[in-house]
Amino acid sequence: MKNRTKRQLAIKHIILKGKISSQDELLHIMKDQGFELTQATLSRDLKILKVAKVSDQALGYVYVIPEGANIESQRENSRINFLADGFRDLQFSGNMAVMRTMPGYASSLAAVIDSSQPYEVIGTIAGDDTILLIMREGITPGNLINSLILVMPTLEDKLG
Amino acid sequence: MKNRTKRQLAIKHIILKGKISSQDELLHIMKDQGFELTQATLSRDLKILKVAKVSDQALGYVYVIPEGANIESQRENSRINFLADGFRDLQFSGNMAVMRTMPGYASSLAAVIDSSQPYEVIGTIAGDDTILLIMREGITPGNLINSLILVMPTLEDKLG
DNA sequence: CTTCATTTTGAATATTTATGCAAATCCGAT
DNA sequence: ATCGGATTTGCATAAATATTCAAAATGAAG
Repeated sequence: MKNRTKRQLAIKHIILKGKISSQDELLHIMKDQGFELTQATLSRDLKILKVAKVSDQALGYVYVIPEGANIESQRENSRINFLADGFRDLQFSGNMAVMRTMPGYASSLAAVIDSSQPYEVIGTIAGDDTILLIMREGITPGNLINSLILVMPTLEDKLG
Repeated sequence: MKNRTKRQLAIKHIILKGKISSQDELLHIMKDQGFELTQATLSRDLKILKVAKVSDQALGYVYVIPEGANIESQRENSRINFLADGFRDLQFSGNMAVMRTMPGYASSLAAVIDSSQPYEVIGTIAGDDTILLIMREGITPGNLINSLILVMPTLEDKLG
């Protein structure tokens, strides 16, 4: 798995789990986990992950992953992995990508993608076993694949 | 009403309405509205209001009021307004526009658009929560937005 | 009205976060 | 492996935001 993706998944996980109140704090946790990075990279990652900082009674400020921009919570996670298993293949044409799935999986899978609102995708339309993804202008197939892996980590195996 | 409260309501209103991307920007708007305050006070107000700053692909960062306590506009409940309330967002790529809606709204909303036959749109395809609009050649995003507002006036709030 | 306690505010500043830019790394095509 | 272009990163720093501290405003009670 690519380093950047792995790192961002770790960040997401840490933020969902603990109450983090500054990038420096997060930076130290990441370093403890063996990642090498600087605050600058963290700032960019948080931007990409759409992480927000809000005031919190107890700790002053905490980072949160706002509704919608997020998926997860362990339970969701297994559901997502289950759905990701329905993935068949992904092909590109112009600014569109077509994802094929096992019968019946398309709409649920599309819903997962939609709900995480990846920047790279401006919308999806799902049938029964096919999803049409409209890519934002300027987005490459590689970009899209990356963002899909962020949403559904187990796709990594099938896409890498 | 106390001054502080009035000010904070104004802040909330401004943030709900426009895309604000820094406290300085907000500060100027507040001053234009006749409030006297400094960035320090603004920072405290935003903390109290639990306003968060999140990345936004268009403007870099925007302030948002996360969730909850959001009693908005008592709108007329005509059918169209009701449907328009299902609108989520609208994005463009090439000659296509993708409108995302709340689950289940897409086909009804698309029907409303179809039935008014706007010149700008040569056709629509709707799923459950997404509508693909094919725009006539030469039509700009702005043109399309205008025509949609003509069909559904209350969209103006969400598109402007 | 005066006094004392509490809350709110601004100025200055500390802290935190974002970004320009150059270097490093990654990737695909020879 | 080597080149060329694109992406990612760190460094340094700019920009943005939070907080300290003292002063001003507010309010409650005599």
